[in-house]
Amino acid sequence: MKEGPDIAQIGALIGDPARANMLTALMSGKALTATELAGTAGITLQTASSHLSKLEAGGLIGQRKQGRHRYFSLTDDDVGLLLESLMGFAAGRGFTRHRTGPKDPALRKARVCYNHLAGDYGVRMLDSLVAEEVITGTGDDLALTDAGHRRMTELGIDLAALTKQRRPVCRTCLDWSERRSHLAGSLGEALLSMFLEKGWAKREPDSRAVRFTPNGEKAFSKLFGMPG
Amino acid sequence: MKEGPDIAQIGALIGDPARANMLTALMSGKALTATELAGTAGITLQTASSHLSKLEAGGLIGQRKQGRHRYFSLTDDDVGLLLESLMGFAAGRGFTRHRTGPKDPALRKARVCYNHLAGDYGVRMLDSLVAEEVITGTGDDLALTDAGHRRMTELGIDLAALTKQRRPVCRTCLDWSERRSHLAGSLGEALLSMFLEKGWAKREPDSRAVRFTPNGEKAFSKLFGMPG
DNA sequence: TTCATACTTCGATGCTAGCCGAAGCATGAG
DNA sequence: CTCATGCTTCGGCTAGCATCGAAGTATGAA
Repeated sequence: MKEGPDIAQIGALIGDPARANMLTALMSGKALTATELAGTAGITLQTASSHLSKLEAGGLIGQRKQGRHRYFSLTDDDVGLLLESLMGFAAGRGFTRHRTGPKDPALRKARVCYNHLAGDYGVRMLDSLVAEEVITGTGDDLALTDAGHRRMTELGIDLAALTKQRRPVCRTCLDWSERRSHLAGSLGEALLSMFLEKGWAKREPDSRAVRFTPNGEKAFSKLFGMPG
Repeated sequence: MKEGPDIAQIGALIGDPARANMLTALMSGKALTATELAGTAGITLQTASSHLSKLEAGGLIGQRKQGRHRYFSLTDDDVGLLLESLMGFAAGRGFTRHRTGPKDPALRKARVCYNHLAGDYGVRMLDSLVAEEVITGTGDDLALTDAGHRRMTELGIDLAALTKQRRPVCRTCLDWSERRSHLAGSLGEALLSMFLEKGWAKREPDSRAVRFTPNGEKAFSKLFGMPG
């Protein structure tokens, strides 16, 4: 008799182009309204509503009511990680939509992966953190060293708040453009928001791309090794 | 304009129940004929043939002609890793088919993940290899240490042959039952085949389960730490 | 050659699921 | 209250695809 988990249901959920577009849009980490999602998917509001309820029933997304808007977002990191690994696979096999566009180089350099930094910069950051023994571990089981605790606290990151959360502090996420790991988890999220708060980097509107300012580049390089 | 890879096509390929069943069957690592796959999917031969050609066009599987049989198998490790991570996600969300059967405990203990060992035993093996500093690395970038080279050679593993291959020697794979990493890559494959060759373990017929013999348990525990 | 097995291709059928128009709620603004 | 906005629900339409019967191709056995 059939053993193990059922991958067909999830595949089917992701397998529809409209739903896949919505999920990809939500990978920006922003919470989006049904109307916005309908726009990115190129369908009417009614159809989008139907898709969204299916995605919600499947546990891939959740919604927050706020006034007369409903904001949809991915339920948790796991969904983001799964989508990123699917993208990695798809990119490796040449499944691209509309042939790499002009924004592509920017995306490969630095982008948002649900809530943390991905792309060349994301991978370089994790490499540096490991080289400097801020983080150790193998596989998906990463951990902060004592020295790492100090370094992160110096950067103004509230580790106590992060460790209180249920989700892991450090976690790997396979980068689809670099085909190597970058840092996810609550620490990855905290670092990205620090970059944005300090004005080192800004999000491109309507895109997953992250653009570093000249000063931001310098600061980033100083912390995590030389730039390209 | 739409950026990045297209996950919908792959999702759709995996999203059909018949195709998902076939892929799950191929996760056993065995090459199976069209007739066998039709059987496990519960469809006629014609339908199976149509599905198989779609999966092949999508690059998920390949075929080898041998006499009047055609043997189908997953194209490479990447497909196996993707499917395993999908299973992990599905298992975590309660997407199970036919409610965990009697074989489930055996699967969780030790099973084949395409070509390497997974389940409790797989995870314990990687943990031990890292603890004994046979393998180091972070994220998905694992590497054998010098001491590791010696240990593996002592076990009779031809590392020269493994490193000649294009695919990575060491690699992590997220275990769906344990939700932690186990060892994939050509070394992971070599270790599993060593266990089978030495008679330490045997494959259950028509299943992904791997059953260790009493002697095999002892030998495994001696190498990779105590059993449960 | 003749027959059997393994599989593919063709053609027809039937069902599902995506899609949108229209109507129905809910919330907020004036 | 009245109107506008954001979204859901309902109903019907349609396209696509999974499915299978039947016929066709390839390989091997006798």
